[in-house]
Parts: sequence; C-alpha cells; structure tokens
Amino acid sequence: MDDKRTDFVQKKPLVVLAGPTAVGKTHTSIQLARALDGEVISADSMQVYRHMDIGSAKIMPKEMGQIPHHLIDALEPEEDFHVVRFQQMAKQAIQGIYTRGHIPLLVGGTGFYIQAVVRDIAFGEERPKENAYRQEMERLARQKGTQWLHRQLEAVDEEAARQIHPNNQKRILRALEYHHDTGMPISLHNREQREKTSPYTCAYFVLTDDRETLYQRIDQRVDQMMEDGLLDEVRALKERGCTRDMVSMQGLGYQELLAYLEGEYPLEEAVRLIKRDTRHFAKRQLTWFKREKDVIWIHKKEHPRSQILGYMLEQCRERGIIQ
RNA sequence: GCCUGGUUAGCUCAGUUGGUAGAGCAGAGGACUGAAAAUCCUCGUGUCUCUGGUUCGAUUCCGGAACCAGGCA
Repeated sequence: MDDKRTDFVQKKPLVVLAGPTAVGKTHTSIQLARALDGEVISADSMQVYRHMDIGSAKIMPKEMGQIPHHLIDALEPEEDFHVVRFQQMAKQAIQGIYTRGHIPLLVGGTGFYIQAVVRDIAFGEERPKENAYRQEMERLARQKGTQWLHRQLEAVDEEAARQIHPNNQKRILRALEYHHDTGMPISLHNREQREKTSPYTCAYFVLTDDRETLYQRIDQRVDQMMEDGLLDEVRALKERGCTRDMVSMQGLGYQELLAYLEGEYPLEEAVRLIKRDTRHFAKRQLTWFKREKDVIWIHKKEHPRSQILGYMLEQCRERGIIQ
C-alpha cells in the first residue's frame, strides 16, 4: 500500500515546513506528520546539538507525539555542522523513511539547508580536515586585509569577485578555496547548480505571521528561555569546554550569554541583544523564503488556526503527494 | 504662585555664530550554493511644542502660551 502511494508519482514525495523562528512550526509539524503518516527531519542548525535544549527551542520527546524525529540531538556541541553534513544526514534519513513507506517532512528555519536538500545542490569536492590552504589564506587576510583577499579572488574568478562584496571575508575565502581545490571558478559551479530542479515532488510550506506578532513572540520566548534556565545551560556548556569560536556556540542566545559570562556586558544587555538579534534573524529568514520559488505561503492572520492543516493537506493532494 | 532648565526622527540626544537638520539605539529592504541562529550590503523629510514679533529669511534671536523636570514658597 505504501509502495502504491510512492509509485503514484514519478518523483518521491517530500513535504517541507519552514518559517521564521517562533511562528509555531513545531506545533504544526506534529499535526501534519500525523496526517501524512510522516517522519520529521529537522532542518535546524542548532537543534542537532545535544545539551542545547533551551536556547535552540528544541522539540522534546514528549512533544513529539510518537512521530519519529531525525537530526535532533545528533551531534555534540564540539562538532562542526554545515550544509554538506546536513545534506548527507538528511538524505540518509529520507532514504530510511522511504523504506519504511513513510513521507519525509522537512521542518525547520534554515532556508539554506532546506534548499540543499530540496534542490539537491552539489557542493563540490570533499574538503580535507586539515586545510592548509585555507589556514594560510586566513592568516594572509588577517595580515593584509579582506580587500587584498578580494583582489586575489578577482584574479582567478572575476565573476565571483563581482558578486561577493569585498568585505565579505567568509564568502571570499570559500570562493578562493573552491578554486584552489577544483581548479574551477565557483561562480560557474553556482550557475550550474542554480538551474537544478528538484528530484522530489515537493510541497514547500512557509508559515508566517505579522511582523509585530512575530517580534512579540520572540521577545516573550527569550524571556521564557531565561526563566527556564538558559543561563545554566550555557554555563554548563562553558564548563564542559565550549568556546565562542565553535559553530554550535554561534547560536543565538549562546553567543550572547557566553559574552556575558566573560564579562563583556551585563546580563540585561545580553538579554536585550538576544532579542534583537533573534528579531533580525527572523527577518533574514523571511527574505530567504521570499526569494525561494514554488513556496506555499501560509499567513497565520489569513488562515484560521483550525484550517491550516486542512489547507496543507489539500495542497499535498493537488501535488499528488497523498491521495 | 515664583525661579531655573528642557521641549528636534519610534526612543535617547547632538546641532544650526539665523539660509528648513544629524548621531546612537530601534526599524526597513536585500544578498547568500561547505561557518547560514553565520557572514555581508543598502536605507534617516522629521508640523525642529504652539503662537506673536524682529528679519529678505527663524527650528535657531526676542515676547507670550502649553507641557515636563528640578528648586523655592
């Protein structure tokens, strides 16, 4: 029976539920997963980490309501996490879900990660752990400045140099590294990847709400996190040896509280910054989704709470994801 | 009631020796293809409290009013 369902469409089904922080993705995802007979894959760069429950607003086992969840509590805070790793893990989870005859439901706020899976973006060569070239370039950047770095890129990949702002060191470094590793300009590679179509039959939902409501919820949620003991959580991570340069510690709430613990500013200021940065982040998420094509927007003010699930299922039916 | 200081962007304030104004914070928009909760870019017209006067011209000077803060009664 499950086979029949997946055979019904040429491409395999994939349902996505995205949206800015604090819109209420988690709640909706459980309802949707239940209705679809699906399993959830978290597309969240912070919820993957163990010991980071409060600050990442991680879904807890009791909230999961029997729905299997993947990519939650999968890594230690000391480990690096990035798109490629996410993509590998997600694809593996998706395969498992298909063999079980279920529908994968990608849920999260990291648009880049979602895109990597939905469009099956290729990222190029395997990158060695000890990257001497990159380290050298980082050193030179510190010494000669980012502008200099940008000029180096100009020499090997003019197009990329034009697209990447001279101040954006992170991007310049990656473009340089890509060229060094593959001998090809990253701009060409990106152009190719941009034309890719999805290997899945997708229903890509983006849940959103009024900016004002969203911001209010963010502020409230941060206060709630503090009450729930975010500071203790961060303290424990610090004691265990986590430092600010780790990928996990760049998460909102963690970076600011770590700075507070190091005496950079008072606690009140840390909380203020967490709220502000989270608001900014929500806005950035939204601009990502706005640019994403074939997205089904669900504005909470236009869809009564009780009708959201029905609307989503209808959209899935239209796309042949369910019958 | 009197004295002093204040009233300028959503907030805190700066400023114009008279030619209609600018910072920080907050906010808005955008980019993004191996750090993405990261990184980077762009965006500041507001009855300068109101009202008379002086002046070619006042937010800026002078008079009055309102409101706020502190002090004296």
